[in-house]
Amino acid sequence: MGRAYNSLIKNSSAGARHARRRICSEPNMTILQLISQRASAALDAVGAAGAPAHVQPASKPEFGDYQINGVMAAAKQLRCNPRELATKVLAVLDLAGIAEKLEIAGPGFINIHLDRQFLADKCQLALTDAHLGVELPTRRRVMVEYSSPNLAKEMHVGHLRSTIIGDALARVMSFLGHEVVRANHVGDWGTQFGMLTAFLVENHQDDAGLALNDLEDFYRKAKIRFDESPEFADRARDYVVRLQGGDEQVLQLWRRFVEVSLAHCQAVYTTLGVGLGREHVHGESAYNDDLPVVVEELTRAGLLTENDGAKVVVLEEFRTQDDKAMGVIVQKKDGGYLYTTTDISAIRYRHATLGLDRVLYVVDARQSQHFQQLFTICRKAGFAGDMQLQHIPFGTMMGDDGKPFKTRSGGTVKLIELLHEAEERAFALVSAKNPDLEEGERRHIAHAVGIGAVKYADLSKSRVSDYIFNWETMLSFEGNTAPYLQYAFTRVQSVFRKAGDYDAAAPIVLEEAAEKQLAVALAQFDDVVLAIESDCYLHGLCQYLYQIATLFSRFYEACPILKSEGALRASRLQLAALTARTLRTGLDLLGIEVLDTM
RNA sequence: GCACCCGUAGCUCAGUUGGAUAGAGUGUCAGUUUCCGAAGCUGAAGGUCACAGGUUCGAUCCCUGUCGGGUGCACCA
Repeated sequence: MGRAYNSLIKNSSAGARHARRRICSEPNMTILQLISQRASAALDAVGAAGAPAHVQPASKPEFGDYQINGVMAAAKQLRCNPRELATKVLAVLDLAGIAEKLEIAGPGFINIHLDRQFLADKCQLALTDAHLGVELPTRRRVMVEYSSPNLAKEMHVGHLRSTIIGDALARVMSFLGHEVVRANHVGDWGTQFGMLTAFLVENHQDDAGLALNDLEDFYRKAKIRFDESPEFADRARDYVVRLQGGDEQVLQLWRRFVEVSLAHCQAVYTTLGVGLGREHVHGESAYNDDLPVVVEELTRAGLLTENDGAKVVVLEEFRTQDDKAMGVIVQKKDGGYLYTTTDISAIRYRHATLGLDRVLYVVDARQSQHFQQLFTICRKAGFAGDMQLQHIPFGTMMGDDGKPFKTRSGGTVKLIELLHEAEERAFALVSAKNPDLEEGERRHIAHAVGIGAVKYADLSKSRVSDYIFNWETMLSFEGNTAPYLQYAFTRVQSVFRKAGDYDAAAPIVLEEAAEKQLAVALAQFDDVVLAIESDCYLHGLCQYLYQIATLFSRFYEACPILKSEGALRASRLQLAALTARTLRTGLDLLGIEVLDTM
């Protein structure tokens, strides 16, 4: 029945080849990888083999660009003085061509000031590479399961985070060269659909489209009818049986309902600019025929026991209220199946038929226990093989009052209406700032800004915690927001409109502090994106892009570009060009549009 | 009762397998319009990292306990 709770049923809330050669023997290593490798080698050489180097970007500018923190822990293990060990490490540490200055600081930190030519070369390489210099990891088949609404009702704000986070993850995985399979595991099966199809028959059977124009309203009326009329409730139950039994007449009604509901979803996806279409829909109904097979296979694997007529997988790893092994029911005593059964079937399909290497479930944190149980069962039954299964949890979207986001009257907010409000608010802002633009242009900008703001507000916070939804802060042009980043991008574009022709292959020369600081940040793009591949946290990329925008502004204040001449001007334009490409690429990974003017 | 998550500046949030004087934005105050578009930039003030112990050269981070908030826990999804 989809991944979201159904609050009406349950009463809870729900360059350059030469540059490449000069950098190092292994092309395109990230700075972190490169320094870590060299630092580990140095630790090995001084007798601290295997000690982690603990390399990280410097915590403060006065500490240089990167720092090695692992020496102190190694000294502890070797029972020697950390500063003396640091001196020995420094003597053998080979960062030739990478660092221009190394120093020992504090109790035994090694601070690294990167070499300007090294940085310039890395930026130059990024500028000529389609992937901004990111070395692609081994290609894998990665599924991102996200959005997954319940088709019985319209999408509401509860579906927003999964849809936004999942789509960004799919974009990042795809950028990194993986074969990405997007999956929309919609809730299109179950008892509710008996009620809904029965109600459809009673009402506008001839014009389902009209009746289902407002799905929310339709559902509410059906539920009232179900609760008030025992006769209707019986018919609804009969429809469930007929639906699951393959009765063509009921199936036809069901298909009609699903079609209309999916059309509602598609309107949201289109507005949101999310890469989900009909081809990605693989709902719960698709696994229906396999469910008895799942039960058989579990029996064969010796995992199934019967309890009070229900078929149960008992897991010692999970405890009940009275501290007994917890059972997970896969088949009810009336013969019906549960969503765990469907999920098990989906895992079998994804492993055996799709041959995936990794599956990411972008689903509400509240379902974490369900996924732990699901993964445990599949591992024990051998259904997943080596396929990596990961629940990517996220917190709840809250209103200004810190409680789950609702309308003023306490109802659920339709997602499509929220998105339209974002566009309207952005339109008002753009019209106020720039009234001379034609309305069509302002509408276009408002769409990018409004939707971008909603997405960025979500993505820029750590996904695991709840976050507070606030129109004013997300639509502000100041601070760490989408509009600020979009504006920063248009400013760089504006520089190029005035610059005229310039040498796109000109060498980058880093003299001023502001130039170097910007270059260091630009050279970290690969490390930032690769981190997402493993931890699936997107807020690091947001923070990074904001830093790029800020560093560019400082660079722009400190270093004249257009007023400079010759090689200096060309070099600075190169930095501006890489800034623009980094912002555009990064925002694109987040699913946020950039604009040339706004 | 058991399990998981959370508690950091007035507010919204970062803080990497334990590192240096805990950071950013916003708001407040002050300064700044000689290259793009001030929707910018610079600076200041703002902290008992919920609390109490422990581990150690070093703890916002790890361990134990307490308080406070949230979520989940067998025939819904």
